[in-house]
Amino acid sequence: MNEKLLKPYNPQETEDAIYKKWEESGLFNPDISIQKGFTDADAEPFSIVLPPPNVTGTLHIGHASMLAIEDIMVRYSRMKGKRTLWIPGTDHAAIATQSKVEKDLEKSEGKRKHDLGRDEFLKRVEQFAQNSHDTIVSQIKKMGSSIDWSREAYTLDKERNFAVRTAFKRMYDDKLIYRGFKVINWDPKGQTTISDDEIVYVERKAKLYTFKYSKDFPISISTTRPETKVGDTAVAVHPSDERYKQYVGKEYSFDFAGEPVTVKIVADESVDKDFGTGALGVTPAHSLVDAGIAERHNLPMKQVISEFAKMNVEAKNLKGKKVAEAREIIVEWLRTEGLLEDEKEIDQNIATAERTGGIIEPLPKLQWFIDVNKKFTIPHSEISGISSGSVTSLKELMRAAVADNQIKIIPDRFVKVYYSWIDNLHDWCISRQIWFGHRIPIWYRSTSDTAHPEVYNGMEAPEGNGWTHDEDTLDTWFSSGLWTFSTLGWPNKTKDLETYHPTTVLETGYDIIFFWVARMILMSTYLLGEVPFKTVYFHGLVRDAKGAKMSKSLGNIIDPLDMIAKYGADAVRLSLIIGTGPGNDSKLSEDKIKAYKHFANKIWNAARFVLSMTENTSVAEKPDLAEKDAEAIRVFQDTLKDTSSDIESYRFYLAGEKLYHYFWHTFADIVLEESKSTIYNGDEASKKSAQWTLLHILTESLKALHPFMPFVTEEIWSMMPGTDTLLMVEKWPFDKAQGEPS
RNA sequence: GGGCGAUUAGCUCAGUUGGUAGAGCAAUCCGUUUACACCGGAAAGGUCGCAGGUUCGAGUCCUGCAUCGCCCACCA
Repeated sequence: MNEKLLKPYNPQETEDAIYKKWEESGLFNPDISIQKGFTDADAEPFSIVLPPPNVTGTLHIGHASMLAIEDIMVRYSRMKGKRTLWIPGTDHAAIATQSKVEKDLEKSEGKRKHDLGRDEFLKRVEQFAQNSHDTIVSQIKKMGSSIDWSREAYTLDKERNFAVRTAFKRMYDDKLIYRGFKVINWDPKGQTTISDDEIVYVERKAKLYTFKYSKDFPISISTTRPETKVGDTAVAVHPSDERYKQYVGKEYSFDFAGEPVTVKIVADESVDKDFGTGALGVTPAHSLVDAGIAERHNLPMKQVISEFAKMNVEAKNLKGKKVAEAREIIVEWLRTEGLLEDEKEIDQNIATAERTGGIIEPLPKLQWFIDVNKKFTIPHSEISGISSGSVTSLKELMRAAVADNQIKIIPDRFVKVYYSWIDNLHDWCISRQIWFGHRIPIWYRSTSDTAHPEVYNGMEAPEGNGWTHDEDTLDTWFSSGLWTFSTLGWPNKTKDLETYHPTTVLETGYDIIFFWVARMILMSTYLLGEVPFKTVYFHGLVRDAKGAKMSKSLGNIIDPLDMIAKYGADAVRLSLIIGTGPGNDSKLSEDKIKAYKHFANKIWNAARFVLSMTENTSVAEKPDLAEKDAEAIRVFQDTLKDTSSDIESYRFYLAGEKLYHYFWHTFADIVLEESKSTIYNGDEASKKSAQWTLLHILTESLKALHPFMPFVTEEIWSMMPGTDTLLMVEKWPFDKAQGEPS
């Protein structure tokens, strides 16, 4: 017997060596697996992309959980003989990464990005991204992920940039991408636009002021932002509101805190008669709602707040003041003028930027958008409900893709969430005023009409002089939206693309259903005419033992690397799987991880015992079995049958628990204990039967446990008699088609 | 305002199509004779949030309510 087995299991001495063995075998790559004869060349494909971690730092326990779940699916599929491909990669995460580097730069050198200039700053970001990337890769390996490194991708590498430019051009040519002067979400802190989905609402106390613009003005209005009122161009009332009917259509001009203001009274259905005074001061430039009213009534738009969240007006007392200061000044002015009628404290949802925390300042800007409602002709479609050559829209495509279970979502309650998002979906603002990211493939050249320069879109810069490249970059989710097929070589018609797309399953957190999952569906259905994946499996958040979100400030972070160092990756994996259903948050404590370390050791010890008791036994030579042993095997087979169907139905938490329970409390505590007396005292035939049974169940258990605990099972496998190949490419021990263990 | 989820043993959670409640951890007791103390055995622990209803039978289905949590929404 191997001497290593005589000591307790030591994951630290084992795991790196095992991973190296796997990598060197090349068998994470399905092409090599076929070459070496472990996979049939025409076997059913199974493919999955790794949700690319952001290169903003290191992996957290949530990533570890994701890797564990995905690796279980991947290893199971591989053992089932499928052409199994798992593609790794990282995400440049434009805003997140850039703002991280900006912070570091400010902290360490006291510099801003403009002190360095675009090129120099980008070099710094890329250096940072490279370091993060290297850390992330080593962490993914530590978890035991059987992922094909030969196909690794990055959302900002050359191939993906080519895909991005191709996608942009297709959409531009179809007029789905357009440039428009619209009220957008401006993040004054990050100095960029952001999309609706990047807004986080924070509840705060705010003061609701009720006042009149001037003594002669007939209607009182309420607002929490008096400073924006210098930009009002209308007051909107409900058409059926008898109180104000007589004023509709009239126009009033007055001086408001030193600024000349003209408002028109308009009637609009969207106004709530019962809120406040039932009259709404319309500020078209600084509110998305008001911009809508302004559009309906053809009202002028007056920008009064700058990109730095400062007042941009002529009035001397306000000009250049921060919005908060301007608010005070105006409230004070209203008070002295006797115009303020009421102020009361209310709860308000304030919009902040997800990445920088800056308070969103809606303002009008010329930006690039994707039109989600515009009709176009789709040349090719395999989406049911959308035929090739038909006229459709991106919204319709996104809806159709999830209808009829073409994309199955687990748990299915997220289907509703997805649809309601689509129902409320506005055009997607895709341009960002940051430096790190895919540069927008648009060039401008001035013409005699200064307001309308010549615009060019192409794969490369246009010929001729005088062209300037658009300064902006694309929303990071534009490139991640292409991920399922840009990683497979698209827009080239590669064999990978043909074989592995649509991908079999997408496994990711429910928190990025809109950001990422929906955008992948948009891009894939539009560009390929097919769904990006057949199944979406949403995992939940990993919380601490008390159910609190893990965060640096709370100091309750469980670092997966620390845990792996302490308890081994197998234990970490199992602790993240068991008790964790799809779509539900789970709680993790160090005790739980410890418990599964004990399990790894239990397997180890059971293997030692079985091997020491069965030295002349071969699984290939099955003796006549005693009834007791036959029954033990039947029980084991039932377990395999159950766990197989659990895995196929994405119930990994059940499969893991059943295997754990079977191995420990049935195999080790009962089968193995009872075999002792037979082997020590029984007759030759019953001894042989018991020995064979032990070795058989151990052998098959290692296979079944392998997707969950790849390291310890592979290590024991290497010590089993007559095994010269890797456990990771052994056949899964239960075959549904035959209805019995294979 | 709309939607969703959770509520089962002290803690964490199972309970897949309705058939007399389960596991792990913790706590209690016993045990170290030849795989493992990172162990084994035993016992203990729940009116399955509340109130109705459907059913021969409900933790499981329906209705209402409560508490906690999450998501969405342009109520100024």
